[in-house]
Amino acid sequence: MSSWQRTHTCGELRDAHIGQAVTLNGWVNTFRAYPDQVFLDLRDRYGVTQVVVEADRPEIFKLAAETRGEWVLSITGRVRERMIGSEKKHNTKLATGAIEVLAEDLRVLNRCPTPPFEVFSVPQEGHTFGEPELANEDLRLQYRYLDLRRPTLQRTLAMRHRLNKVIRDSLDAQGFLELETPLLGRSTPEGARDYLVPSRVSLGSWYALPQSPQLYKQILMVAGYDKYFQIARCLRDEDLRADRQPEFTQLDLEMSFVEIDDVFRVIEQLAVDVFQRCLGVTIKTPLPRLKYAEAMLKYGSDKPDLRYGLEIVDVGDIALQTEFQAFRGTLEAGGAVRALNASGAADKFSRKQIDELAEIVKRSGGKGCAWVKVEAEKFAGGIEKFLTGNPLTPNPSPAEGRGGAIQQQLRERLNAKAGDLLLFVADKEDVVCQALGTLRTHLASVLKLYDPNALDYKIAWVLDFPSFIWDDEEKRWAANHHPFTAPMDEDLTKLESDPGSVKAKAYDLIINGYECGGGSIRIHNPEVQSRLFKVLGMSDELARSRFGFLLDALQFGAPPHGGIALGLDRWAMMLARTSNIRDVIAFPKNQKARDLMTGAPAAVDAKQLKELGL
RNA sequence: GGGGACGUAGCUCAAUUGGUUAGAGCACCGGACUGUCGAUCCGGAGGUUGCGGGUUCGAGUCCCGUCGUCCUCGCCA
Repeated sequence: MSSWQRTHTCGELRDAHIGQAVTLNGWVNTFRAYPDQVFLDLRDRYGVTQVVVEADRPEIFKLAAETRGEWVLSITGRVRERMIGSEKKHNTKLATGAIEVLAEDLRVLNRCPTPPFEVFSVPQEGHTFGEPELANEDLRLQYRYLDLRRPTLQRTLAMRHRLNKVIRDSLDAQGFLELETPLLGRSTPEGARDYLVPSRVSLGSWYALPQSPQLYKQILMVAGYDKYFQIARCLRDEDLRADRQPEFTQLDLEMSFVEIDDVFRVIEQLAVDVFQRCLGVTIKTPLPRLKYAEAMLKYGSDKPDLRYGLEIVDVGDIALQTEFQAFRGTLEAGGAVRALNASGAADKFSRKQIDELAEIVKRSGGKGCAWVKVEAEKFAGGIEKFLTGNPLTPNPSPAEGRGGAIQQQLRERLNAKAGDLLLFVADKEDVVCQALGTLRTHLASVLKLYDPNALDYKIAWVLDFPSFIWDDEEKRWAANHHPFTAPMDEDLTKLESDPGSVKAKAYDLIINGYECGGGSIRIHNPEVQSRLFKVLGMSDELARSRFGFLLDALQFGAPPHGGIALGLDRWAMMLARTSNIRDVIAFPKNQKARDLMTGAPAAVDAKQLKELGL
């Protein structure tokens, strides 16, 4: 008797194999039973192959007729062309559609009960696979091994493998060493909440799982490993989002004797390699650079989606000429009035939909959203009646009538034409940014300003971040990035006198509206580090108690160094074109950080707790 | 911790204003069928409408609570 083990995969056989004896292993994708023959589509991660079992082999025909979806089979038989008489009957929707395997032996390697949801894949045009309607995600997470059989998820995880491989190849070629750092480490008080692990041999003491290998990698620089990287698991006990998991993977990277441009060159080469070798997409370098302040002004976000324009425009100077108190009052109180031109949207949005836009603004902390429709000769609706001249200033263009000049200025500033919808938000500047930024992404999605399925990637650097942000609750300056981020050289003199104006040598990498990486040049000078801690309201003693081991290391000949961490789950999301991080992780946790398959986190034995002194 | 959406057959969904016996497609079971290919056709079985309470002559539908899932704000140096 021949072996049950496969000679070929289910995606492999072509007309060149016709006449060969083969063995296939796989899962029953679909089956079609006739009185005299049974067709079984056998699936593995390479594809689907049709198997025919005919009634003249009664011993296997009976088995084949019993077979159901997701049973695991071994089929031995002969490859033949799909024919009826002398007529070709190829299935052009299937990569293996020119052939089928006529079964001579069939072994059931394992049976399967009716699955809780449908797993099978459906061939579609272009020899790819479609899928049945997806079941609820929590059900799919509970039976993750079934969900993972879906070709889409199998392709995504294969893409993720490729991403890791390209990263290792590219960084190896660029002279980097892949080094590992501990999972059991020391809790450092700033940043996210730690996941804690109790120590059995030191009762009452705790390890913390790493939020990132940040401190270790800086110490590796002190130790002379001048080009380091690691594909590192990071853990943060914070509330989750569609693009956040409690444990996630970063490409962690650090270099010595570098400035910003050196880090950028390495990552740009890496981005080129990743997109070329994972998707065949060519990324042009150097990548565009966007100043933080410019990003906030034009896009209302520090991670703008650059696949579309729809830029925010400041209209404060024009708004000041109106009689509209909502505008004038805000401006006189030091706020801002800015606008978006939703081009061509005037007829697309009902009054109700415009009200929904105002709701979005309110959710972002704004008071609301003013709007006006642009017609050929004039504005209409919304705040049109308020866009008249201020009686205290002479009308610069009497011929156009009161308001004509203001409307003309807005037309020019916003590049408006008939059919456009203008949206205004007046508020404190940070609220205006937040509200219009949210509105911008919403409008782009509704107005279909980009194709979410296209191989369209807009990658850019954001830099010139402020070093500090004022923490209003704690009444102190807080580190915007982390407290080891170097300030810009020219701002060092302002560290104590004007912390709010100090810019950091920090940078983010953004792809299509997602923050996909962030890093900085670090402080390597103990004196600067000490001054920075003081700005943060941290005494030398306090800093020493928290980060003493790093400060010690920096004393012993630390080279200038800097690096970056890339969020690989988000990179995988970009490559797979999904907005759900759980789609790119084999065994993800749900929004409450639970693993619905294993049931973690779960209670443990009292004995275990006792051993740990808990 | 706050806001929002959802929860009906194994799965995806429907069920008019609160009104008869809660329906459909897929899956499942049985039958028919000589080449199907997400086969087709015929038939069958399948329901504590998440759970608990309330209002009502009457609740899938309304109210309160609770559990679960997702999205989001806070949070994530």
